[in-house]
Amino acid sequence: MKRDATEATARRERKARDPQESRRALVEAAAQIFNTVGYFGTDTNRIARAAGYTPGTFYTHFPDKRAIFLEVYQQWVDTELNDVAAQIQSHGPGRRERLAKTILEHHRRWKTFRASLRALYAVDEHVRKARLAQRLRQVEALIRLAREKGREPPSKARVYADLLAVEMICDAIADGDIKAIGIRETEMFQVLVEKVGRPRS
Amino acid sequence: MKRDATEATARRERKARDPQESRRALVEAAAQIFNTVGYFGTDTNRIARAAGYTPGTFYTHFPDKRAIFLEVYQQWVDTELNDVAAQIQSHGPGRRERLAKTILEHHRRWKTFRASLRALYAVDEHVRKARLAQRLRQVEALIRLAREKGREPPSKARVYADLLAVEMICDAIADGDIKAIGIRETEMFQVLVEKVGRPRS
Amino acid sequence: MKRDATEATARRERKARDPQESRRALVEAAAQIFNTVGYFGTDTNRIARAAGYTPGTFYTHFPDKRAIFLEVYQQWVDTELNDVAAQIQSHGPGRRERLAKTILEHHRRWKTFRASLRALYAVDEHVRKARLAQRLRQVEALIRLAREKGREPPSKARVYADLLAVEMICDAIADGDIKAIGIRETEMFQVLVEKVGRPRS
Amino acid sequence: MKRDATEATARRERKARDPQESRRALVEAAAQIFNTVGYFGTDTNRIARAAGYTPGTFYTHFPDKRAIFLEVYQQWVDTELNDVAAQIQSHGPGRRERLAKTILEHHRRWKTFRASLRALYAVDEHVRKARLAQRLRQVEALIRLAREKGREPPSKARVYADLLAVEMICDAIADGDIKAIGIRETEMFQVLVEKVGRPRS
DNA sequence: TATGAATGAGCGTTCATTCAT
DNA sequence: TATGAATGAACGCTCATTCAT
Repeated sequence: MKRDATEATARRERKARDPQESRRALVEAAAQIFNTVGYFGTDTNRIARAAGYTPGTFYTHFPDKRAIFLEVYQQWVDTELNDVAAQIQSHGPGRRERLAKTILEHHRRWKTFRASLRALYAVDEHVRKARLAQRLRQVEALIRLAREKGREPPSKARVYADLLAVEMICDAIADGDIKAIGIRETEMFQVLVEKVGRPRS
Repeated sequence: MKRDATEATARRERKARDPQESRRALVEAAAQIFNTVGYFGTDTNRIARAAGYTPGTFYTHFPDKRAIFLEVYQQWVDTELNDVAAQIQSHGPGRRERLAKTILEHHRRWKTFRASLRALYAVDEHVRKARLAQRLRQVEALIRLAREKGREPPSKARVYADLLAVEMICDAIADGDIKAIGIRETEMFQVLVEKVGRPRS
Repeated sequence: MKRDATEATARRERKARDPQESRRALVEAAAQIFNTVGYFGTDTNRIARAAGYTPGTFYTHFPDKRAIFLEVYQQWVDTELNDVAAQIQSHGPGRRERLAKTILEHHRRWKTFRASLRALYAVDEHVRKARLAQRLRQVEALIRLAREKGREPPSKARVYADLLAVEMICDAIADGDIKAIGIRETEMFQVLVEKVGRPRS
Repeated sequence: MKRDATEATARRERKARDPQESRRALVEAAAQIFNTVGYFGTDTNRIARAAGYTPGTFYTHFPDKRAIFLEVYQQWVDTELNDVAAQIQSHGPGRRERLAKTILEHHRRWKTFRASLRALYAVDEHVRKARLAQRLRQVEALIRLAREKGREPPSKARVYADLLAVEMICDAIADGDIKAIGIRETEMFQVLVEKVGRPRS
């Protein structure tokens, strides 16, 4: 939970008078910090400072800390969906491995952020709503993709169960649990590949 | 994250002079509160007060807030393992359904606590160690149970993957995600039953 | 060690928006309080409040309680050195008496603060370093002053021993020990005058 | 200001049913701890524990923390006066050196305790009274010793001034200030010897 | 839009002291 | 006399947020 000085990097770039750019810089900084020390370990002054602004500026762009958290969440899901869609639509050998790898990388990258999301979700109604909306979007996207590929569209329950399984496996690998528990990562990765992009009813 | 006065319920009159009982009361109160407002939404004074003590008392029983969190965690896993073991060793029709239900009930009961655990896990080394130890214990217990039932013991990776899947499905049902996303709970429960207590290599 | 309401005197109406002024006000309030109830009898909230601010403000100007203590120390030594230098460079009859009196007044004024400094010095490395640096500065200033006056510069040991003797005598008078022990203050003052500004090898 | 585990040594010797011995053990433990972390860094529970008792026991022997501090003070002065008297009455070459050394050793041994005494003195009336009484006792003892040795008894002011000078020099050597400031310890020791046991009007 | 000093409720924790046993 | 759990006021410090500029 300690603060380090890594965000000094972004600091002192001087005020960008373009509000869009300011917002972007804040979100970027927030993503980084949330993903390092978690939502509760982050403070808004620090986010502002890391983005090269002073504390007050934060509140000209976001009504509160949760709002920027949700924004980060939004952007993260967008990115992931894009990357995953690209892989799902790809062809050729190793397609499922590549897809699994893509998802895994996302989890690795967002490890701590995801954990915070989970905790907030349990406790904050707004976060709950936002996350549920994203979940629905993911499930529908996956069903649509299956349909587009001409497959028999799987049931929501099935898709969702797989989605969850994939997430948990990715988290477990990304967190290092797998190794800590004495499972070879490659073996777990195989289990992941099985769950992923699978044409199934 | 607001404080309400619900723990007034537990407020005792005066000091219980039995330290074991005090400790128990504190852990019970902590479990309740952690499971309502999460780890970061609680403070130790509130835990003490909810258990019927004054703030200082907390620290005669626990070195810090994390310590009681870990204690709650410990007790929760113990309870769950016991309950699950009892079901696994049971026989007769509907055995798997009962097992699934048992696990699901645990998740329902510890919904918010689990989310906090997840978040702390990402950010606090002690919690990480404790959770990994428990995970390992769970995996080993499941393998042992399979062996005792005379089945071919499944690989750690397999067991762990199933464990994760079960957890996620339970969380999803417990959190109400299933309903919110438009899946019938019974349908998801079936998926859960499939994953649970399954004789599989 | 009890709190009284004396600092209500300084309580301002609202925030002074000039940070320099705020800092100044905090240091002034701190000096006063440290010098009344000692370092350990003071808390940062009280300092802030006495300066007309709310507790948080303290920490926008100082990283911790020790820091403001050191700042007060710094300013006190500066003031004393200035006043003493002025007197040392003065001429005419009664010069040494005036010098002795100047030093004595400083001790009277900073009685309790000095005692805290002594206690912290024994126990806190940062305070130790700061005080040693100031000591060295004092000794060097006194040697320089002697040299400037065309006198044979005395040894560091000598200067330091005299410095210490002067301090202790001043403390003893300022604390009222002298009277309590049954010595006439004028008599002790004479001993002080002998030690002070003395041309000696 | 950190606690270490050094007092574990004395712990668990089990309750001595002799109240005198209990008191002694408490005072001894207190002396040690006061002299390590200072009065304000010491807590009474820790004193009790270090003496092999539980916190409550402390308060069956002393009304409060200050009381044991004063007791330690008392015993320390007694010891020092005895040792000094023995040296003053000794004869032969190096007598003054030996005396100086004796005093210096006492200061070295009680370094941190002395600093706390100084700080409390400024702020606590009871400590003030006790210390003044001891001071008076010291001064009178020194005058009596001079008279017994057939010398012209010096004035109280003189004796007191020397007493103070001696103390400060000892503190300065004991604290390591001398070295830190760049004075050779032997040189300062010479200054000390000059001040000590000196037949003077 | 950006500033940044100020806010103030609140948090985790400490510890001298009490008291029922 | 000794115990040791309990007390509770207080402390140093944090941080999301406000607001005058």
